[in-house]
Amino acid sequence: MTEPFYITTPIYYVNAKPHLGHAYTTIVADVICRFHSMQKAETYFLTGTDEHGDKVVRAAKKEHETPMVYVDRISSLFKGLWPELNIKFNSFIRTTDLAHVTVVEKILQKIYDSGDIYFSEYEGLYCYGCERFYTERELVDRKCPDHESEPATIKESNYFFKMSAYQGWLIEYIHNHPDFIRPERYKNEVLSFLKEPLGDLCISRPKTRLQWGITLPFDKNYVTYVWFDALLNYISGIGFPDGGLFKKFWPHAQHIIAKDILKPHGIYWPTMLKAAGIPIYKHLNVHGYWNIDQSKMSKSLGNVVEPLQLKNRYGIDVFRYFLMREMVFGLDSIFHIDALIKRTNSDLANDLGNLFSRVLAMTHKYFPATVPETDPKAEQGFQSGLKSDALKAVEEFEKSMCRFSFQKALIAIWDFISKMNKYIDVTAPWVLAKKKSSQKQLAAVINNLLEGLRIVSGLLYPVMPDTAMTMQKHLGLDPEKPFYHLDGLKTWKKITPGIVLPKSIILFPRIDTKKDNTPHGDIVDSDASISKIKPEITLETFNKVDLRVATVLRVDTVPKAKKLLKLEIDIGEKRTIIAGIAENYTSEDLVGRQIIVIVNLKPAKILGIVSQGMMLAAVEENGPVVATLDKKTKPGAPIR
RNA sequence: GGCGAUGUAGCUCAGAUGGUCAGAGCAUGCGGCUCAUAUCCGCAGUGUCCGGGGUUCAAUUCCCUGCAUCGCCA
Repeated sequence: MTEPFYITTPIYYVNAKPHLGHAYTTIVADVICRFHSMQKAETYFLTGTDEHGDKVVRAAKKEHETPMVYVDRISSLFKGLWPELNIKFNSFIRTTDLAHVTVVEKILQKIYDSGDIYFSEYEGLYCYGCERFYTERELVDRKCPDHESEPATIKESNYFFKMSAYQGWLIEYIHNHPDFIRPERYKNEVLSFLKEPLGDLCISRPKTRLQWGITLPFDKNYVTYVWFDALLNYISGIGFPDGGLFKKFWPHAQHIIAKDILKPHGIYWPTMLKAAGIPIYKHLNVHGYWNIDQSKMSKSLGNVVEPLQLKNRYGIDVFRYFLMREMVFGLDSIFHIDALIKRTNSDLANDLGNLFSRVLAMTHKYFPATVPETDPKAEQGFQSGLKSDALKAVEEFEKSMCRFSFQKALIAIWDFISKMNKYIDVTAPWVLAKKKSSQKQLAAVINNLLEGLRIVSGLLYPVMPDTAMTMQKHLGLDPEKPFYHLDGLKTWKKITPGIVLPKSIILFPRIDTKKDNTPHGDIVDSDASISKIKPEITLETFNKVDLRVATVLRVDTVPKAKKLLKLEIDIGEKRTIIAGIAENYTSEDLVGRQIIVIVNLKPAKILGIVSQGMMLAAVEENGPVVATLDKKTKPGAPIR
């Protein structure tokens, strides 16, 4: 029996809606968890939300809600999203859960009793946005580099965890467990940080400043600092200290995080566990960022690719495949819709989908929609190493998945898919079908192909569970059975002759790039329908724009310009403007109508004509739509 | 300022104690097949392997230095 497997995502902080980064981390956890079930391991998958702290209080206030109402709402957004992305977690923990609070109190008390928590006074520059103190040198222009606001000088007494006492131990531990933090670059990063003396960790906040947190069991004037609270979810979530789940799964715990929270997980957390006398987790798996255009996907920037929107538009398996195929675990990647479309069309539709479709179509065409019986003699020369290719694929897949090399695991599957396409070309079933004498060879070829597809569908299970199940169904197998067990995938000839197959289907429709010319901004947005909103401006800035009602007097085409029209307008005075609407509007459409014009825009010379303003029009996929007025209005009337 | 990573075909990236190590996929061009989602198979290119210097019989691969990008730390 394989050992149990326990995987966690970070608990997500509820000061923002779930974004692509959250989705990636959680999908990775789901994929790796499903992979371990391929090895017949008992698995446990924990995710949840982090709900205490200053930032939550302020986010709630902004929405005119109490913190509890607010965290309930946002937390449910996360909890509700995961099933949509086909993520099967076992438990969803919230730091406001009573059971969690109890564990935090218990651990705090324990470490306090053992003398590793002390009380001390501290003065410093504090940024409320970051929930942390800054040193003078870290500030830019005396301002917090993240929030661009001046931090406040705060003097307060707080409780500190003697993290420094465990520095030597931690360094040694990391050296003795080379794959404790992986990939290696992040191990090195932690070690290089540990070269400097480690400070102690402030673990409290006075209630005068913050009430939204877990009260320290030994001083009710203080609440627990969020990290000390949050990290403990990994054990409270599985019933620390006495629960059966904890006993079974904790020894096999692995965490997945993005690189921005490396320090708390690589340093705070192990030392906390050590101080509390709890065994250390097995592995910390660190991944990079999804960059969208230039800017990072960080919590503080509102740059978001909406996971649900991507799923709805392209399908969940396409989305999952793309994320897993495109990112090298540990490194940053760029999120490009173009790349997603390319991958869908070439890998999914052309290579896999078409293979599936052609094999099933042939089975229907050459046999009565049943898996043909094979004659071992006919196999001679018609196996062409397909069996060993399959086995190689499974082994390479397994090896890569164990190392979190999802990209390589998928490449291994696709190498095999490619071999199968080639196999069809070499054996040319349509030629075999023409001759009576080669019916047995034909049967062998089709049987081998169906067998190969069975293995592919099993291997796809962790990344594309829906597709895997659809394939099973159309191969006449039972998708409810654990068809994905690796030992079954390592066995050739499991498919039973005589099974009747349902009709062939298209697994992945091709995305027509000509039709799907949606600008990226459309996708990169937090709202389903609106394009990216520009940065905030003040009323003062807006008032600089002089908008006026204008009556169109005359419209002329502009020679040599397909898109341009020259408009004579009346805004109390006569003006000439150029507008790029010739493909959608004619003179008849416009003369006599009233439009809106920016009259103080710097004049521009276009094809020799000076344009003294710009008309307003909605920017639409099918061309501009001119903004007009509801009622007849005096030309020149200002618009605000 | 300190430390580290990365820089390879149009694009995304593999690669090796220094010597068939100049590669894959996509994109491009040409040829073939027709079972299939105008799909699949084959062939064909292009690269100063970031610049400069050094070690060596030999460096894209090792050393030094410079540039660019990124990360961590101060």
